[in-house]
Formats: sequence, structure tokens, C-alpha cells
Amino acid sequence: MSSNGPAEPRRTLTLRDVSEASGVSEMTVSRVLRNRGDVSDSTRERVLEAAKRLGYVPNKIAGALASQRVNLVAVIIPSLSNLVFPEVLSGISEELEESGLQPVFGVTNYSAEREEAVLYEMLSWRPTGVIIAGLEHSDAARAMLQNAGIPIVEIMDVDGTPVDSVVGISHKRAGLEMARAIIGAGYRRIGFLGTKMPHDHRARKRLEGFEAGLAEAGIELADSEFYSGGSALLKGREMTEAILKRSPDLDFLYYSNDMIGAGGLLYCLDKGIDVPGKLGLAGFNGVDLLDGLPRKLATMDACRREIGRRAAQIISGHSDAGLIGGEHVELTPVLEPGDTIRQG
Amino acid sequence: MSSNGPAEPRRTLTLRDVSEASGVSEMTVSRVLRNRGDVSDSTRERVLEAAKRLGYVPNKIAGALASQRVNLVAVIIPSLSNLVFPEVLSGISEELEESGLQPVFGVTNYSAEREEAVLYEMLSWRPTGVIIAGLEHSDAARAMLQNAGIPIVEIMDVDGTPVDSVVGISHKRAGLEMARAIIGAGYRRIGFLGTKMPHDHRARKRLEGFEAGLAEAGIELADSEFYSGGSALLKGREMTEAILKRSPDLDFLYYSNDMIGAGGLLYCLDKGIDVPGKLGLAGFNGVDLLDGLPRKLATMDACRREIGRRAAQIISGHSDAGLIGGEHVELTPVLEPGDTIRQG
DNA sequence: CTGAAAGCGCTAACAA
DNA sequence: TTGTTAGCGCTTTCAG
Repeated sequence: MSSNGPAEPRRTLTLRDVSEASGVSEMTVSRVLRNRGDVSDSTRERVLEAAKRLGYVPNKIAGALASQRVNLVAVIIPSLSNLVFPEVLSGISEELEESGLQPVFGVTNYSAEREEAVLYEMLSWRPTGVIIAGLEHSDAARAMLQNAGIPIVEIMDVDGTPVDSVVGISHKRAGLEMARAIIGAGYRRIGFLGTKMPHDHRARKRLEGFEAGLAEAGIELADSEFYSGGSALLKGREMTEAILKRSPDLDFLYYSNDMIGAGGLLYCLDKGIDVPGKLGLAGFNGVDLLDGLPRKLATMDACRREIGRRAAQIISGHSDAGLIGGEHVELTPVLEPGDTIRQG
Repeated sequence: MSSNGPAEPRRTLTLRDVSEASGVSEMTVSRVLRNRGDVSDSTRERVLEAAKRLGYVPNKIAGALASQRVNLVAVIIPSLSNLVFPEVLSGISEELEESGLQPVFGVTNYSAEREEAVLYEMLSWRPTGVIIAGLEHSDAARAMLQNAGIPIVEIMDVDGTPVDSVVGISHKRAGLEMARAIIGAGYRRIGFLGTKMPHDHRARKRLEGFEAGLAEAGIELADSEFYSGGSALLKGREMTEAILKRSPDLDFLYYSNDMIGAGGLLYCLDKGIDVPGKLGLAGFNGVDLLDGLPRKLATMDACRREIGRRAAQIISGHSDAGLIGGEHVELTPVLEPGDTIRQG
């Protein structure tokens, strides 16, 4: 053994360590490490060399406290298993990368209570901005957002009153337009299949818009079926079987998402049901999974990646300007009729 | 308008504000807000009331700097669009929730350079621990992990040398056992279909193990096909068509993930190919999507959620004890033969 | 049970 | 181009 004294508890390195190792003041070290102000090349090199040799990692906590600046963007979403949100996150990541901001994710599991807790936790890190899914929040959560004094972007949905900025689509309109397209194609006995989640406001709004669209033609929903949990593809199968057994005269099934829609499509193909002749099908989201199915399910793209991108742009734009925004971006989902709606 | 002076720039609230509003010292306010030490009920109530009324949100940056304690766990993964990682994240979230720790996610896009940058960024927030996918890191990244002085858990893979703790499965073994099962079922002309990503080390290890397993029986891979990007389900279809056109005599296809495997399965069913009689199929991961397919694809569960959970447990365990671990947890994936491998 | 003093590691502002 | 001086808002420690 070499002459190690009594186990020196290893401190984590500070600016001072780099300062001593390089013979330059802490302030100058700090400047070099942040590419700030003019520093002579020789000094810069010495500092960089020392920092690297020691393995110094700056302490952003101290930095943030001193400078009152944090390069974090809080991103709050209901779920990761939904497939929808990972895409939004990718859009956000992509866009923020360029601006030097860092997304920090929090998950609420569709619970308002949990959302409040996550939001509180994240705001206490004083992020540069907040991106949060949906327009429905508890009063306390809304108050926190309002008082945070930073740009807030509510995403996914524009049907409601945002706290600050909003980027999304109108799910009511999405439902409405789907109903019109279905009726335009001549279908009349229409069923709805969707999730039971009491807090999935967007699915609820799509259904509301859909029923409004049917009402325009004097039609009511003929039957419906709800689920929660489990493999969505399998649920789609099972629900389709159930609803067709109960209401064999249905001529269209509208699914609240593409996964259960895909399950329904596979079921119909299995059973040799004539799609779209005798039975039409449509989903929602535009997940690229659909491209690989034997037949292409009708759907409506929810513009997920684009939503993420635009939201991130709003934050990074304001983080430069220091302003709070109130931007309102409504994206327009386009009906992709695929092969499961009769063509006029 | 009321007598608003010249636009008071709204400061964010501090402990001092709550202290003044409640007539209690900052120190006592701090105690109440952290449920620390003995505080009389009446004082506690006054403080809580004032904090709530003002809408005070504590500043964790200052708190962390003063206490040298951060309740953040850095989680670094290659991708969010993979479906695999969201499940791991769910496992982590679930487990950390109980311990008061907060996961913070970073995404590397399978790039070692990006991983280094993300890691540096996250370590600069002095997290309580790090959970990072894979055992392959740049020298610099490995050095940072080693010097961080906090628990590090490398996940997904155990084939290699961890920096500290590791939780995962052996992908080599997974490939090996799949090969044995396939050969045991009597297949001999075997093709491999997978991703081309040069940095997906785990897919590579599975292939290596697979080839080793074939070699035991004196067999070589008859053909292979690689892809990158796009809808995995669709790619699975296309690749399957391509490889079967090129090598019509193949009697088994091993896919590097379930999504492309599912695409292949759908293709075979479309074409009326006798599965598993004339052609066997297998994937990898055990995604629950498979439950909804017309036939169940053979696969091997990668224990994703469990991996997340165990990794989180290691971090929260050590965050209490303040120790650094070196735990080694190897989970065992189980072959799920489904309907696409001939049964003896 | 409550308060006062000191300082966490860094950066803004100013001085040299 | 470089250094010095004060804090950032909180918690630790110790004293009442």
C-alpha cells in the first residue's frame, strides 16, 4: 500500500480547486468555463487543462442561485405508456437542444392531485418555462402557474382557456369532422369505442364533438363500449367483438385511439367482415404503427411532434426576450381516410 | 384603476416574505415547511396559512445549496420512441415516488457524444444517483460516473463491466437460448432481421449470442437483413418480403425486436405462409402489443419494468445509507414460445 | 420551542 | 484582461 493517510473523504471539486490548480482567480476560471468575457488564450488553456485534469464538474445549483438563471424547462405529461407523449417529448427535446435548454419531465398518471404535486416540485427548481399537457388543472395548480412569472405553454388541446400560451388541436373539432366524414360516406348506425379514464379530457372532447357531428344529421350514437388498462390492441379486438355481438347492425366503429382501432381492424379481417363495405372503421392519432397493418386504418393525425416543437419554440423564444407570451397556436389535424372508410 | 404605483416588477416570494407575513422568524418558517423539529401547533398553523395565502413556492436551488442535498435522480436513456424505455421509466417512477426522489430524464439518441453531454449536464445538478442505460460509455463519461461519488446503476445489460451497480439481463444469453430453442424445434435454415443502428450494443450482443447458439449445432446464419428508421411494423413487413424473396428456403426468422417481428408475422399471414409449420418466427422484448395479434409471436420478455424498479430501489436504498453500492442484479428473461415456433 | 449568525459554490458588478 | 467584494435564498449550527 502507498502512504495513504486515514481515508480522506473525497469532497466534490469546486471552482477554488481549479483556481488553485491553475493559478488563476476563481472569477477567471468561472469566465473560461462559461465562455464569458475576454480571457487571454494562454489563461484559457491553463484553466481548461486544469479543469479537465481534475475532472471538475461545475455546480449548477450554486450557479443558478447566484445568477438567478436556470436552463431547465419543466415538461408535465399524463403518461409515458401512451405512445402519444413520447412523440411530443421528442419534438420538445429536438427543439430545445439548439437553445441550450434542458427538458425535465414529470408524469402525472392522469391524476389532478399528482399533477399538482409534480408541478409544485418542478416550480421549486425555478425553471425557465413550463410545458404542461391539457387545459384542465386544479385551482391550486392554475394559481401556481399564474404566479410563477415564467412562460407557460399548455399543449395538446385548445378547447378551453389557457393560463398563458397554448399549442394544440381542437379535439371537439376533430370529433366533429370525423362524424361529418363518416356520415358523408353514407354510414348511419355508428358505434363508439374508447377509454373509460375519467380524466382523459381530450378523449371526452372528441366524443362530444363527434356526437355533435352526428346530431347535425339527426343521428345518435347507436352503441358504445369502454375499457381501461391492458394491451390496447387486444382490448380493441375484445371490445369490437363485444359491441358487434350486442349490436350486429352497426355499420361504423369510431375508436378513441389508433391502437384499439388497429385491434378492431385485425379482428374484422380475421372474421372476414367486409371493411369498409359493410363496416367502416376509424381511429385517432396517426401513429405510424398503422402503416404496417394489412389495411390502413382511417385516422386523424394529432400533430404530436409538431406540438412539442412549437411549444418548445415559444419557451426558448421568451427565454431570450424575458417576456411572457400568451401565444395561441391551433394546429389542424387532417383526416387520413386510409382503406377503412367507403369512398364516395 | 386603483393606486398602483409604477409597475412593481413582481419578485418571486422568499422565506422572508412568509416570515414577515406570519410574524415568525425565517428559521421557524423553514422548519414548518420541512416538517422539521418541534414547532408549536399555533405557530405551525400561522406559517402554513401565510405560505398558502401568498402562494409561496420554496426555492429548492437555495435549499439544495445550503443543505448539500438534492432529491433528484438522473435517468439517462437512448431513446423514447423505442417503447422499451418508457416502460423502464414507468418502473423507475413508480418506485421513486415512495422515497421522495424525483427522476429527471435525459435522452442520448444512441450517441456516445450526446450521452457524455447529457451526463455532464445532469451531474452538474448534483443528483442523488444516476441510472443509465448500457455498459458502453466513452472514457470521459465513465470517468465522470466514477468520480461523481454517488450511486450509479447501469441498466438493461449485464454483459460487461459496470462502474458501480448493474441491473439487467444478459442479451448474449437471450440470443443463445433463442437459438437453442429454435434448433431444438427442428429449424435449420435461419435468418436474422434487425436494426442497423451501430450503437445498439444490446441488439448486437443478442445477435452474437444467437450465432454462438447456432454454432453449437454447427449451423451458420443463412441470411440477414437490416434497417433503420421508419415504422417498425412496416419495416418488418418489407424486410420479411425482401429476405424471403432472396432466400426462399429459410425456415426461421429471428427478429431483433417484437415490432418488426409483428410486421413479419402479419406479412406471413397475408401471404398464407404456413406459420410455424413451414416458417417459424420469433422476436424479442415481450411487448404487450403481441397479445392483440391474430397469432402470438414467440418472444422473450426483457423484464423492462422490473429493471426500472430494481434500479430505483438501489438508488433509494443508498440515498438513505449514503453508501455506494456495487450491486449486481441479473434478471432472467423467459422464452414465451407463443404460436410461431413448432412444438415438439 | 425559537432565533441569530455563518456560509453552501457560484456569478454580477465594479475596480484595477 | 484580471481580481475583489457582495450577495443569491436557504439550512446548519449553536445559543437562548
